[in-house]
Amino acid sequence: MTTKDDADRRLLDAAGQVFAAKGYEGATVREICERAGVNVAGVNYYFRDKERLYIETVKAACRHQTEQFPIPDWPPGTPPEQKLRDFVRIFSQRMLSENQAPWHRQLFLREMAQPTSACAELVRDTVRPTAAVLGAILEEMFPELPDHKRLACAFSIVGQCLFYRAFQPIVTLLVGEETARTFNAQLVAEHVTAFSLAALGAPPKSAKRKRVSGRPK
Amino acid sequence: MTTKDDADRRLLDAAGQVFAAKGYEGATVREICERAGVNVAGVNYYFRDKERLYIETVKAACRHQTEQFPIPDWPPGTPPEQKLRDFVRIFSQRMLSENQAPWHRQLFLREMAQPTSACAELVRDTVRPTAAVLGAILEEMFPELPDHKRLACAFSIVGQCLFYRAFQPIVTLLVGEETARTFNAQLVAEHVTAFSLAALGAPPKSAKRKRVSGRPK
DNA sequence: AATAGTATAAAACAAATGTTTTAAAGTCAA
DNA sequence: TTGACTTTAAAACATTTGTTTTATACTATT
Repeated sequence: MTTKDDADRRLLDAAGQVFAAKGYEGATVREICERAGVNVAGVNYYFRDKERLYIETVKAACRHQTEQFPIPDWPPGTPPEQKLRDFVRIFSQRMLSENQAPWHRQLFLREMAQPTSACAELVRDTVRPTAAVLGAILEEMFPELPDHKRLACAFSIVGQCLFYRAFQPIVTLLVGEETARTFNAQLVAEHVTAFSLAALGAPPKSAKRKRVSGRPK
Repeated sequence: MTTKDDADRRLLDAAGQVFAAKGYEGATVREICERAGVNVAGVNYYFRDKERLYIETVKAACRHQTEQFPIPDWPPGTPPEQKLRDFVRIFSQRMLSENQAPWHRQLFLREMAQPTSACAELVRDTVRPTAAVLGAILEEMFPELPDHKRLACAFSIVGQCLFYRAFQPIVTLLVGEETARTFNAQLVAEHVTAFSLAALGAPPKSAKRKRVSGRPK
């Protein structure tokens, strides 16, 4: 119960960095231990094996991410548009905010795109609650919309935010590092909110709604 | 110059499957060769080493993907909304169409999210030309819009399409396999087109355009 | 048929990997 | 201090890895 030098923590932190950078297979326990300043046997002593260490790392990353940007408890009567605005901002912050160690997001993303044994817990503890919040907002806004359409709209909203995180390397290669950096949490949140609210503004209640005809150049 | 049993091709195909499923580090040349029915030395004989085989696999996957769903040569005078509709449909097909081996997309995606040495060529040969097409369409639609806003809109459009591919495992875990399967290329294309055209319909020429207020339930 | 070049096969190699073992050092209560 | 316990250190282990070597079969040209 003493403070102990927590080789424990150092290991978890080093593992997060290495796993995020190189993936599960690419990371070696030797590199992790070296970075943590711990003997190779440390991984098997504190955690049971490499896989257990990985799972704990992913869970810690997600916990840290959601705790840093919690979803607010809106007072009753808050207009759903305001809630949506808040949601997009928080979600963008979780994806793009700079003031946290970058490996948290990388690890989260890696697990989302290429699920491993840690994914089920991640969905249960993090993804599903977040999805429920967005679902409730959209249901409040469009109670008559069929479920699958509301679902598609939810995916469109989070898809926009996730894009900048998931494909940040491509964005950087495509538009250059300088321009890519301008797509920070705030700008993305503002754009996604405006874009999505505009899309939802003409309520897509009927499936075959005639789309806006473009103005000739 | 004879037909030869192309262990060459079999190797490339097997490598695609294994690399897509397990990633570069996770894949072993032994499993690849076994699946291809080729001796272990085959990888180093036909390709120089594992890395070269991987790069060739990624390039083949991208080539196959873009060739199967090429972007049409629109006749002059085609309205840009029509072009956008076509673009979203083709892009969705590239991401989600079922009638191609799934490993092409997985490999492409893997490279996008976690770039390796093959990424630069991928961006040059595939991503950049595709991005240029979308950029031209949006420029035709909104010539007065500032570049960075147009860029954000382009990212919003492809971001929606990419979401379903990149996070398909999460979508499946979240809404169940049955519902997840309904988000096929056609449905996604229709939704993304409608969503995006609606978003762009009220032309966001001025940054602070007042948004449509949601109708109270 | 002889031969040169190509393709496949089996075995071997050196390096790296996750894990375990063994031992030493430290910690703290009795 | 003794003794039980936890933590760190070093070495060793058994596999697995990508790659190379060596040898054998095949193919087509002379």
